[in-house]
Amino acid sequence: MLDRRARGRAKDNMSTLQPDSGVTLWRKVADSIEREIAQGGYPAGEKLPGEMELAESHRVNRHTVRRALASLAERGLVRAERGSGTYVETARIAYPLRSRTRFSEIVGAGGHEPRGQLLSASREEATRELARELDLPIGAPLIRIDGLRLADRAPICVGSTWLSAERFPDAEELYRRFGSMTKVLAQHGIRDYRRASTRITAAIADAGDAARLDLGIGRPVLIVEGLDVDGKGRPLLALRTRFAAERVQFVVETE
Amino acid sequence: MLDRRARGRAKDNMSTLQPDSGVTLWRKVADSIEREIAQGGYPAGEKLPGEMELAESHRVNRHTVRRALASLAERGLVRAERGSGTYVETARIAYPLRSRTRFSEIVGAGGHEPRGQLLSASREEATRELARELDLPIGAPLIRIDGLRLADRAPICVGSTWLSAERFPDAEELYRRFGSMTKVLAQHGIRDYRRASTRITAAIADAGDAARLDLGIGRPVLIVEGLDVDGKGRPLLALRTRFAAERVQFVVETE
DNA sequence: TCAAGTTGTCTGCTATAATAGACAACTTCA
DNA sequence: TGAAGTTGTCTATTATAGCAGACAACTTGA
Repeated sequence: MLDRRARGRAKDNMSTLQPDSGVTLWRKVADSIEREIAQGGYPAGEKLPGEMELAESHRVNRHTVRRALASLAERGLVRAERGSGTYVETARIAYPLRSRTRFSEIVGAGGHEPRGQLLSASREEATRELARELDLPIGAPLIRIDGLRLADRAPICVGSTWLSAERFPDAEELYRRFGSMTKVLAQHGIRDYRRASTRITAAIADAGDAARLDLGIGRPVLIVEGLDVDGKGRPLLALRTRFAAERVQFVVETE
Repeated sequence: MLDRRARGRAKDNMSTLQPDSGVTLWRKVADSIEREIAQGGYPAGEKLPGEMELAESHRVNRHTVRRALASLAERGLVRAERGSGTYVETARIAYPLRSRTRFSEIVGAGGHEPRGQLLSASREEATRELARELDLPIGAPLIRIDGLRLADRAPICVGSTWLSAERFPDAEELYRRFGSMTKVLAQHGIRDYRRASTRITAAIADAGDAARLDLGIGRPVLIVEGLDVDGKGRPLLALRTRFAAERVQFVVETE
């Protein structure tokens, strides 16, 4: 009895594993991988080593690794993509939609580290739809700011924000300096603004989304169209944001 | 995938056991029994239900129960006796033998609850051996006190103590009142006494030992012969104590 | 478009886990 | 002394765990 186990494992994690503990091999492998994920060994959203590689490093058969990964996938910790690899599934961040929605607060409250990144800024003319939302004439000058937001180094959403170029001519400069739309508005004496409306839909990630959100093409994105207004209800800015659907979960509290 | 699991087991793992957790059945049973022991479900030193009974209550085959018990026995938690049953093995209490040996201190230091119980008291005449130990003439009047000591409700030792009836005429009364030999001596102004010698041997439990120590007949007992003396080296009391060998382990510190 | 690398699925094979039954060896108790 | 109940041991069978190899289906990047 027990002779089979004495064969393999030379470098493995022999340390804590008793020869016969009544725990299946695939379970030990699954626990090992889960621990590495929890300790940050594999970045969230990133690809795990291939099944063959995991089999070698854990000194087990590939099928045993597959069973371990299957149990992890069943629990939502990883996601396997045929032909591509197996990826760490970041737990979806609960993203409440309220009148006051601040990305950094939401992400930070979930125990994640928020980060923002300015992608680009440009001047545009108001389309009919943006003009209607912002209560401006069609073709009015706008400043468009594109930014990427991350939580724990995993991209969460990429979005565009439009403001009136006449009212906030220095928006780009301010955003570049402070990295926060809240502070851009504060520089203009606006300390109280709220989300007036939020509309949600979904789409399939195109190449641009896939690149910026680190998604596979064909995976879903959540599209949010929002309008922020000041204390008197006057429109301040409009935004279109695309979220990696597999990383967030919107929470709408109805009253 | 995973449909295979849905097939078998209908009556099986009803309670807390998940359908497939990567833990063998015998291990689950072993953990279950260990938990019951730890929670005091089975008294220390007492008999477990029979293997057939355990198999029925856990809804597994008897051989699965046997494997579970084997793993527990290997760890020293239980002890199987052929034809009799399987018993809870109380971890042996480390019992250091020093010049100051107090049962309550030793047992308490090990995290156990010490208890003493007076069995009987009587008057005897000093045998030649006792007379020599206590430095009294042969036939001198002695008081004999028999007591039982327990740790966590498990009997540890049963012993006899002899004192001079002339020097300590009220020993029985005092011991009955205080339940401690230390306090009996203190009532006579003796606050400093120590163990002069300790001799250890072993024997097989007779019917009397078995009854009082809750042992099976034929199991080993440790026999301790000790002599306590006062600060000036004069003999105070002699004792003969029989320990349940399977519950204690003497520790002798040589210097 | 193609080659390399990935996951998914299939067929075997062997070892172990678990079940089932029977009987021996032993203890306990009447 | 004998019956009942216990643990120990044996054989046999089935289901699962794990190993091995092959190939399909798919993705990625050159």
